[in-house]
Amino acid sequence: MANPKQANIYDVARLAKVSHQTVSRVLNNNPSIRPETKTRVLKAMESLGYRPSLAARALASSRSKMLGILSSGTDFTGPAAMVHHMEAAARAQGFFVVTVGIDANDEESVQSGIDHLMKLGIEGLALVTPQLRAVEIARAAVSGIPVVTLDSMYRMDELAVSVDNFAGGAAATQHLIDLGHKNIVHISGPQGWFESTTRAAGYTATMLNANLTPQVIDGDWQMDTGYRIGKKLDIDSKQVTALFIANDRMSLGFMHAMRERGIEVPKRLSIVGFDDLEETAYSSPPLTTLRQDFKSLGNRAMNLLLSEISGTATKKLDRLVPELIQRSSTAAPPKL
Amino acid sequence: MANPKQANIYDVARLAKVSHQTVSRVLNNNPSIRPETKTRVLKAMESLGYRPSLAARALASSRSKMLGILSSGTDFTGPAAMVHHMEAAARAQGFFVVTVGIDANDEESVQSGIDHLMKLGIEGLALVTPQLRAVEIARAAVSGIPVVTLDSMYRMDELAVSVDNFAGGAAATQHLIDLGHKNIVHISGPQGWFESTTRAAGYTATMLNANLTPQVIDGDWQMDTGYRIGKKLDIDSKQVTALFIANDRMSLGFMHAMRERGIEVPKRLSIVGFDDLEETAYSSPPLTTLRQDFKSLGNRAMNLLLSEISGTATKKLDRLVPELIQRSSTAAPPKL
DNA sequence: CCGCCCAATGTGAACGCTAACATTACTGCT
DNA sequence: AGCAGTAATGTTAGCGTTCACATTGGGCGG
Repeated sequence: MANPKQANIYDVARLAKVSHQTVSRVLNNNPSIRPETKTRVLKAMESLGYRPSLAARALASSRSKMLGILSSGTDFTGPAAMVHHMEAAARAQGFFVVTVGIDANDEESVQSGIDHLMKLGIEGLALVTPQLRAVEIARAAVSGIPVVTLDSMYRMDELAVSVDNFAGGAAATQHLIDLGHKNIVHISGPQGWFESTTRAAGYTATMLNANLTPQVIDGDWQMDTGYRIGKKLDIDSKQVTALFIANDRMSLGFMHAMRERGIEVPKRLSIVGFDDLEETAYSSPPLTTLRQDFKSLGNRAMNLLLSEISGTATKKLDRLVPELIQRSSTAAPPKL
Repeated sequence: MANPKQANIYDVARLAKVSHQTVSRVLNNNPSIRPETKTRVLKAMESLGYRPSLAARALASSRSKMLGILSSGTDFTGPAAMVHHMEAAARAQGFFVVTVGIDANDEESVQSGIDHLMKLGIEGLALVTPQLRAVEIARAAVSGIPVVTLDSMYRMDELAVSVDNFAGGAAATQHLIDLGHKNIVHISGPQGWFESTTRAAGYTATMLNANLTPQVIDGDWQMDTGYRIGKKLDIDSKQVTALFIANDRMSLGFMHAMRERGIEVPKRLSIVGFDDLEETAYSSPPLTTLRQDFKSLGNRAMNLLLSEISGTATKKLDRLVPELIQRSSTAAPPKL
């Protein structure tokens, strides 16, 4: 079974009675090859258990078939799902994906992650790092290959796939306004994250547009932070009746605090989250939230990148609008 | 800034006035090189912006510095965390990790994932696929390189890192018994998963050992399944006072059902989960569960694999015992 | 029936590195 | 002084592809 040594194209060529170059042509689907010889070569490959050497091909052609993904927060559901689907999309086209997890707040870590990937000779890079600073560093450190950004800031001349966080923030806020709420507080994500600022902007714009006063509390995506803010938020004297919280994790933590304080959701307080984590459908009460389609996001990003690599690129930017999932954490405001 | 062409070792050699082989020696930290020449070479590299070509090195040395991870369920927290930490550990030693996500129930998918990795010429493979069948297929399809299994079945002659699920199941069950429960039901994971059967076995053994009757309901890890089982479980006529549920997701779904049915946890019913997902600390009530240290698991697995590759392997099996995290979903049984 | 062109295939070199062996220049020993 | 032995470096030959160009053999117009 196990041959003494892996066959190379010369072995195949000899067996098929052709030159090594003809074998190479078969390998690369060169059109100017007679079908008859092609099958002969294919048969020879088969019988020798031939496997082309990626390393040799990369060396000779200087195309490595390698892509890099730089990802922070690999342990969050969203990024993980995106990375997963990107890998699948790349593999479908014969590319290999090396994912490097980084701590996006540590510039050193970003830099060394990029270096690692550049050593490899990747042909394209995807950034699943919503932190603005990390994206800047990455874009600066890389040259000569296409870079696609997922769900982060973008410029018109760069590849990007993005959820329309502004529209999402606006939709969440509008939903609460439509229910009759006036005193709506926003708990944002951390500073320096693109999603944070854009969701908050959507919220603010919508509030102002309805002649209401925006009130933003800084958060950081963490469940625990939602909980702590929930524990001490002054709801009564400020007559707050609703919150738009920038992600589901914080929302879950916040609702836990409400439960402990005996504040009923949605009777006393309406809450809208963002992300549609699986568990939010099972929280108490089930959370109204905005759904992002991570699968589609990942697929589109990868296809953008691959088409840029192959030179068939047609557009630079792809944008998805999140969908409002209405559950039972939102209702009309109480009479105060 | 951007040089017309990437420098190679000959360019470096010329500049440093040595032979290309000396450059190669510097690259590989060969001890028999004078410190003086070494610095000279390094300086030359620096000034040329030299980057070694992985492809060429791989071709010449037939060592690719590539590792593969075959992972199912990349969107679950546990596997994602393990993969993340494995990547970090590998990178620290200069290895590149290509992660391939598969559908472990689809043999075709497993096979093609492996093929993909083998094409690459990986030097080692890690299986983060707890489904028994997938591991079998993978082990069969790979030859000549070390394979490490995470958290799945293992044989003495193969590399594996595993959580002691039996001990975990036993600990969960014993905890409930110690509280005074007698009628303890287990909701298991799906058939064909190693974790399922082992946790269930730990439960069963502990029950029998205490002269109690084990009762197992088949689950499948899904939150929704926990919910549905919770909705229709006959608790009263069977006088069930406690459940050990094989993972946290199902536990969360189950507790949601209890809330809807007005059954109080832990007053009427105690529940122990497994995994210690972050959100279980914020569920209502916070869940007593067993914690697995995914970071440590990932690190140990990778180190096992790397030491096997470098021939310095010392042991084959590494085992971690999960820790019981006691929160408020468990209490003494009610008087019935 | 000659020469031209194109389709199909072959030839040699290059890609950038490591492996194996060869060479040099000291050191120290007799 | 002469020679072995060793530390430091050099030389040559692959590794398995692709690339650029060379060669072959019909088919066809004149």
